[in-house]
Amino acid sequence: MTLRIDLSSPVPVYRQIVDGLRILLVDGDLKPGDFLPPVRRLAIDLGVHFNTVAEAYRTLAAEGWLEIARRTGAKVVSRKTPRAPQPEVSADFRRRLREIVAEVQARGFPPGRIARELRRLAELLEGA
Amino acid sequence: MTLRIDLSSPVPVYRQIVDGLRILLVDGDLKPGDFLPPVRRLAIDLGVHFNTVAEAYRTLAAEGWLEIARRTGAKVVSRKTPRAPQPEVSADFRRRLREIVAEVQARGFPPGRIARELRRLAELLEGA
DNA sequence: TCATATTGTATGCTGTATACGTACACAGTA
DNA sequence: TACTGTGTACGTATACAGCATACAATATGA
Repeated sequence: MTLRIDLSSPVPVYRQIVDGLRILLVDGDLKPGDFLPPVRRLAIDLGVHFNTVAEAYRTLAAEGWLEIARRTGAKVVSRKTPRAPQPEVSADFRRRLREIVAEVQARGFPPGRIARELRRLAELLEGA
Repeated sequence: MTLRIDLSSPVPVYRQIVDGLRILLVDGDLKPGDFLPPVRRLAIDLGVHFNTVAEAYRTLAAEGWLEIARRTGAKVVSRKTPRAPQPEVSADFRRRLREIVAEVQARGFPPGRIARELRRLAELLEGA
């Protein structure tokens, strides 16, 4: 469970957990049938309260990634990706992309290297 | 002042303003010597309280983009981009990139179109 | 069968931060 | 000097994140 959270970030911990796990789910590193660690276990690993982890699990369950049951835990299930209205998703994606790019530019990361990272990820996506 | 905010977003309004303005600053759409609108004016345009806009201006001033003075308002100044430790910026950038990509994938945006957006932005960066 | 351990859930508390209301301070200008 | 237009300061209400604690459900083994 390679997952790291930043307690000093303004992004709430439970959402950091959601974001991190969603990457693993989308990439197939967590497949249907797999089980996530119990909330108390992951909470200790991350250094947070188990209710915080539970909240993250519930969020992912609401997105359709998990089925949660007592005593059994959180199981990854097969999920049909929804068909969201694409213009909205596209516009939102573009905007958030520019936001974080502008931020790292402001922090001194050279445009050439940003472009390289973007292309690297693009290739990774098409390879998969 | 093409700037839009989403009151229903979990991202605080003042940070949405900062993010939006930072894009304009990084892209050079706002140049040194330009003036931002008075806080009350922009606040009305966005439908928020002027103190919220003022907080955003102060944040950008702290980043070195603006000089704020009473009666004169917020002026864009020339800014030396800092030299942040690049491994950290790079790792952070990569992670956040994957987070938002995973999110739009989960929302049903096809990988091919994501890759296209990434490449488009990469070219835009190198063109500039 | 039933006790128990292991899992998630529910509820309430506290601290922090966002957004706002209102009063203030400052600086140009008539 | 008075006034107007600008940002600032400070208090308040609210929401929410994170935690503590008690509870509920269920698989397992004696």
